[in-house]
Amino acid sequence: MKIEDEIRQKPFKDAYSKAVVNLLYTHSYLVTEQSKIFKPHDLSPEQYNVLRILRGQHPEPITVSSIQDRMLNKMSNASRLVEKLKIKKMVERKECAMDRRQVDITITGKGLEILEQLEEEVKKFNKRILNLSKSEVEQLNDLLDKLRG
Amino acid sequence: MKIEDEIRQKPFKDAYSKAVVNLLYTHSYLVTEQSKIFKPHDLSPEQYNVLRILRGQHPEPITVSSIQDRMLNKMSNASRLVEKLKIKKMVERKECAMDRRQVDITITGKGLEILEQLEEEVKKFNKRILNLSKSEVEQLNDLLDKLRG
DNA sequence: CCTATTTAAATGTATATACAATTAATGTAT
DNA sequence: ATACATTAATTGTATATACATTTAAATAGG
Repeated sequence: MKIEDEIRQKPFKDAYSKAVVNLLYTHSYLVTEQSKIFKPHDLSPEQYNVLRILRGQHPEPITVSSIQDRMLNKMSNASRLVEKLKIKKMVERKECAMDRRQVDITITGKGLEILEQLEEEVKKFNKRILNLSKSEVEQLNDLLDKLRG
Repeated sequence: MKIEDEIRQKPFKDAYSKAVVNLLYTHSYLVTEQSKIFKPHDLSPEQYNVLRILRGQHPEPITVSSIQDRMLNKMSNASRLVEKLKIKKMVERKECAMDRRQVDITITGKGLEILEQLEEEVKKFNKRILNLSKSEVEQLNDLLDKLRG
């Protein structure tokens, strides 16, 4: 459905302004749906993302600031997200011997297990939630990659 | 830049999963930049959006639940956002005579003035922030409208 | 008319985002 | 070696998001 109808607004004069609103609105749609998959596993979307970052390095650890760098939301707070995951025993924290300011984070067996359980479900979800053909999705990816400059 | 490089991740196997991550990441990029315009006016992006909804009705009032309906983030809390705007004297609240459960919200002169001041700036921002040609932006809008099904 | 249900808004609580400030460790320059 | 700047992580605070609960008013049915 056209964004103007969904938010009951008069047509945009300007395609750029429409695109900004469209991106914000589509994001909300996505995250709302996404949360439904993660909630039964007691994970937020960004917590899931941190686990995936950690799995990408496993069995090597990664520092808090490296996690921050790779997070989807750069302004999010890796330190506190890691703390939440630690409480749930999905990650381990260890002081880095080389540089005692740094903290090495590793995903635990439990963390890997939960990612494993979610793998197929998330993949199906991502396909279902985007009502586009394969070539349209590829087009969208190209546009988004270009958009950010 | 390709999303894989920006978040230092190995290439996605699946275009749909890449698109979901790409949308989340692009949203973060947008909102981070957007906040910089609104901050000097003591507004958050969603508060700005509520003001625009109110201007769309002005001089007619609109109820809190109608605002909620039209908000970009459906799960946000219109009641509390309106309260914040009221403290800043950008909106007025009046009990609805027809139905005392409802509350009529109207944008004030001050609210309109601030929107007026932001108008050109936001329009320029929206164009600058999206590094795409006009036809690419239109393509993006079509894909996003279709994506939500 | 009275009770039950529905609806509108507000409130409570947990998590996340945004950004400033702090603390502790490391690096650098004189 | 000491002082100063930089870096990594944590902590503080305000706002926003997500969702459940509460309160009060309106509506529907007997």
